[in-house]
Amino acid sequence: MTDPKGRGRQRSSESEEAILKATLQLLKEKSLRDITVDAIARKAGVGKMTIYKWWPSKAYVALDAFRKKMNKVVVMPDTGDTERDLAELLYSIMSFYISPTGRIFSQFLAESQSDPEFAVLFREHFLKPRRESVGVFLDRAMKEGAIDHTLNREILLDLIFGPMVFRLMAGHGALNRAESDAMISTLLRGIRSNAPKLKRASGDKAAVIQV
Amino acid sequence: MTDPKGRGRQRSSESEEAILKATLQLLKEKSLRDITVDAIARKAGVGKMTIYKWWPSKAYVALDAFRKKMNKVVVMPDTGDTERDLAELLYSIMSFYISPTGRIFSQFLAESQSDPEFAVLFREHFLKPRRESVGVFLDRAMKEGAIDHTLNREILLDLIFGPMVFRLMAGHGALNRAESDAMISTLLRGIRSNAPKLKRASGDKAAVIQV
DNA sequence: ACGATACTAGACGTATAGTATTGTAAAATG
DNA sequence: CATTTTACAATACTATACGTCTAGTATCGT
Repeated sequence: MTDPKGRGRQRSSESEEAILKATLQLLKEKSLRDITVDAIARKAGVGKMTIYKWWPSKAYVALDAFRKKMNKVVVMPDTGDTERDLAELLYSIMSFYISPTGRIFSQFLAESQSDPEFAVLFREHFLKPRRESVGVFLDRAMKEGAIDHTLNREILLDLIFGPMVFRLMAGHGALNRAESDAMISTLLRGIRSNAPKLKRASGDKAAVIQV
Repeated sequence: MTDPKGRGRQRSSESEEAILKATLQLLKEKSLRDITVDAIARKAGVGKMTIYKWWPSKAYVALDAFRKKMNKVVVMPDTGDTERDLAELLYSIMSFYISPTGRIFSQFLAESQSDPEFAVLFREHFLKPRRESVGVFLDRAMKEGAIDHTLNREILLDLIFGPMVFRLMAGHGALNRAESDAMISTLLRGIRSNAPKLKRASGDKAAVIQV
């Protein structure tokens, strides 16, 4: 926020780090909604005002803490085998997102539903850069002919990661190596059958579903 | 909750309906987090205790109201053309989920992140039945040979709906007819290219992404 | 009539968010 | 070194929402 150097006392990096560290610790025990700014301040040994001075709400603090924690970079798999690389990528990301720290990802998406400004920040400063990184891989795969080059990059990204996000949010399915492999395998080959299509029995009645 | 018929005064269906109606109206203006139980009670002209007597929290009220609203059933498309049917299905569902009322869906997923009991209810009583309905369609398509019968049904469901859910929650991509068509089309044919694979240039360095 | 239950209305205690105040510590400026 | 400016911790404070409790009333079965 304040860039070069003001005239008075400098921002305390000790306090900043203590706040981010305390936030991460608290988020391992409780959800973002269930932790309080007071608790963060107490645990960090700082005044509550210091938190509100630099962040608009605890969600922003958590996002900063989360991003800082993710200096644990993961090298994009590169065996040359696109299927293996994608499956490995998806699995490593899903492993992180179901870990005690990585779980916060889901809560950022939750927070985005009621805080539009946070949603923009999360999308632009967290999601976009990561999607861009994977996009580079996809571009190369399309250029090399491993992936159909006529396809839309954004659609590809969402087909790859959407199923995982859905399961993260709704909790209706497992997230492990077998599932990530199945997702990527199915996605690569397509769900359409190569077998000749059977004739539709005329007596079947349409199913009715509730949207 | 209370079973056949107690001995005292019966539950007031007028109050119940007023509560659900007021909740839906409020949810058109604000997010689930931003509406209050007091506001629901005031707008419905009921006592707050009546709400807490029958529902554990406003999220449960909203879910009941949401389900009741969804008597607007949608017939599962059945042209016999699996691709068209799936695209039509996905589009009709996404149209609803981005509508003023349907938007609540995202907020149920958000609420699930901090209320495990609600998450179970939402998953079992809302998500499961709907997935089952689509599952019936998929089963038939697999049986008829339109969809690869070796595939896993749950994976299929998540590949179809996951991308939409991701965009609903993160808001990073459009949700319209063109997008739903592209998702289904890509999913049916697979993302793998049929073109011969190019040789990997040996000098390329692996991209580094942050998980 | 009587007991049981649901109802509205609103007071109440608790918790949390976010703001305001006070006195102090550190840094730049002169 | 003195002054000014800003950050800081600590804490009081306001506003709001949740969820409970109480009082008095209405409606049902027996």
